[in-house]
Amino acid sequence: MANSAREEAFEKIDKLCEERNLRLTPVRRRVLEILLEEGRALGAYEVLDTLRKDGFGHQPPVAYRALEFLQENGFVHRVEGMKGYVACTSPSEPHGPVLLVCDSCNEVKELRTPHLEAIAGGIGSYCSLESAAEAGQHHGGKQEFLASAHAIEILGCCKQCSEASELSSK
Amino acid sequence: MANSAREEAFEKIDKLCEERNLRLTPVRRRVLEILLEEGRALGAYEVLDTLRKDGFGHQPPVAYRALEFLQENGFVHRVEGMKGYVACTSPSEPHGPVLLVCDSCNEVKELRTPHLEAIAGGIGSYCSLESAAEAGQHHGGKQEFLASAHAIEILGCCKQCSEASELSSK
DNA sequence: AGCATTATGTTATCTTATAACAAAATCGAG
DNA sequence: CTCGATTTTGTTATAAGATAACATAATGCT
Repeated sequence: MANSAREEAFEKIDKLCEERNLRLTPVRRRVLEILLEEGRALGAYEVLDTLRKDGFGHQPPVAYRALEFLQENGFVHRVEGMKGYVACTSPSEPHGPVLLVCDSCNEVKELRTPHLEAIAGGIGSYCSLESAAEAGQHHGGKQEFLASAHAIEILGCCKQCSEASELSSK
Repeated sequence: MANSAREEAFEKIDKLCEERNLRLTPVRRRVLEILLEEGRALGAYEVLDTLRKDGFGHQPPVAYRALEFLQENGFVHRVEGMKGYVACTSPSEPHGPVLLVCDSCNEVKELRTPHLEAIAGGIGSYCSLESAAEAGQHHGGKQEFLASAHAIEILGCCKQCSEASELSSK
């Protein structure tokens, strides 16, 4: 991730933690830092390897707990499709992410534009509100569903990787 | 899953396999059947347990391979959020699903309405085409992304479970 | 200072998934 | 039909991801 964006996100999170009385302890801070530095999805055990080098505890729960804390507070997202974790670049409230995941380099971009927020919100409200009946019609009965969270992951190929593979095939 | 819907899906898949020269072998057929009967996400090892009872091989690869075949052909979807697998109720081409997953009973509904297909498609095209630049603006540079697949999972609570929890709290 | 709460560290174990290879079934050409 | 190639199934073994349970340390509050 670009240095500026990383530092910006870090400052924002620092401030948010203070506001909300969250304890961004050394391990948690370091895990966040690791993910921000990478800008791609890392497995919990990859995070753990780095923690070990920094003298933190190096058993799985150490990493998983820090990741859990960061996730719960919307600073880190789980990337289900790669069993990984990625830093959120526009942290505010805990939120369901819309992630663009590159198959080839694992880089993850999070989309948070008004346009896409609306799409994601649209799906959520669609499920719980006025159009629930329409969904139900496809499954043999009127059906309601109360959405509480979402995970939207778009798999594909980022620009760098597309260009790299074009070059190598020439 | 309702009996009728299950049989309907089964017939459709049978026909699709014939058309496409796919071999819906006994294990594969049985795995599909198991998932259709349940109508909720099952873990690979749950599927395996059932296979064992039916005299099929009972080592993990047996289940994983059948699931892989069914997934590749769009008959089964992976539910990332629960590390599970669910039968597709409207199988046709392989497709990215839009799933409503109930936190409490694990039931999964797949949405396939024109409305939602458009939303999903919209995200896909948004990523790869005209609006890519807009997404890039949020990450410090012009950025394209070629979408090839998506996984959209909405977590929440289905009607039955909402009603059940209302009753028990009274 | 002392108690309650929260966070960290460790051991052990569980669940999910895959690699590698042998045996069997199926397919197609002759 | 029959033989060789291909695909599928079965098995062993192990990798990779995640969590339960409990001891210790740090922190926050009164």
